Amino acid sequence: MPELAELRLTADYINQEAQNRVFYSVKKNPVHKGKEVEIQFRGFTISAESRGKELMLTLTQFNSSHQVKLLMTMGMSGYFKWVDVGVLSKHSHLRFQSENGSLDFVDVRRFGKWKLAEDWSEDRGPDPTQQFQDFVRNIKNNLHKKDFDKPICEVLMNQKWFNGIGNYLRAEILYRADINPFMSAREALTKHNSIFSLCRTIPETAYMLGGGELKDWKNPFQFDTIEDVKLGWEEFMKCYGKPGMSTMIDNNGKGRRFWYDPKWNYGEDQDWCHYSGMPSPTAYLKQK
DNA sequence: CGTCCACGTCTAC
DNA sequence: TAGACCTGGACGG
Repeated sequence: MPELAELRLTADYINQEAQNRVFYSVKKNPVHKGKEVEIQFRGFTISAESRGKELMLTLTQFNSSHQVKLLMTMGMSGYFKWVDVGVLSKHSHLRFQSENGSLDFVDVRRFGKWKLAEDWSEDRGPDPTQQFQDFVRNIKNNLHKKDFDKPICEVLMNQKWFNGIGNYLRAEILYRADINPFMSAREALTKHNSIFSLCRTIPETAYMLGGGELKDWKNPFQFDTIEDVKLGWEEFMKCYGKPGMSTMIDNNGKGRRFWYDPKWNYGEDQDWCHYSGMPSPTAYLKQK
């Protein structure tokens, strides 16, 4: 899915399109198993904010302070798109209707979710770009926990500590950090402060470049995307999906393909990466 | 035609 | 820690 950068761009896009518009209803596509969004008022404005891989929509009754908050995730393929009256896109699953058109949540694979919620999910950490100090504190105060026994390549996808980091961002962060990605997260985060700053700067860069030119995600500002930006993205992606890089299936959930610098395959039967038990790709795979 | 793969969680054994 | 949840594009026979 969209990762941190794409979620921030989605929030920006919603704020831009919803500005100076009044909406009157929310319609759910019947094919989607999610809950209906019942709004007890007609005539509302929409604003959006992202935090890691979550998106908070605030629907405010027009000329009132009455609000409803909708907490969303985008799954693997979710994005927002403004569509003119009468246009119905196949994979639109939530439609925020106004007189002149609608703001649609489009999600081919339907992994995206929504629910009414007053606040961000408790089991997800602060945003590494927008709440950097909190993000660092949250990890440093908890480094003693068992989660951090695991290799840094795996822990970087744990949304409790690295909210917003997904499969391409972890690859790009660890590639730049230039550390053995199979060492324990505790050791990596203790010895290599650069990981913290990379967790801010890499997603920030991806955000400034307009997000991933990846299969399922549409850049909301696609009409502003110029050739320079595409070239910029090509320069930015140094590891994920690149020829010559190594991959392995990790231990996250169903198993995700981890992209890393092949230099870390060297000497994998030795103990030089200092992580007891999981010093190398081979040892890591044996652990499974 | 079929199998594999994709920017992510969830939950059931 | 496997599946489950989904669609569709790429590629093989």
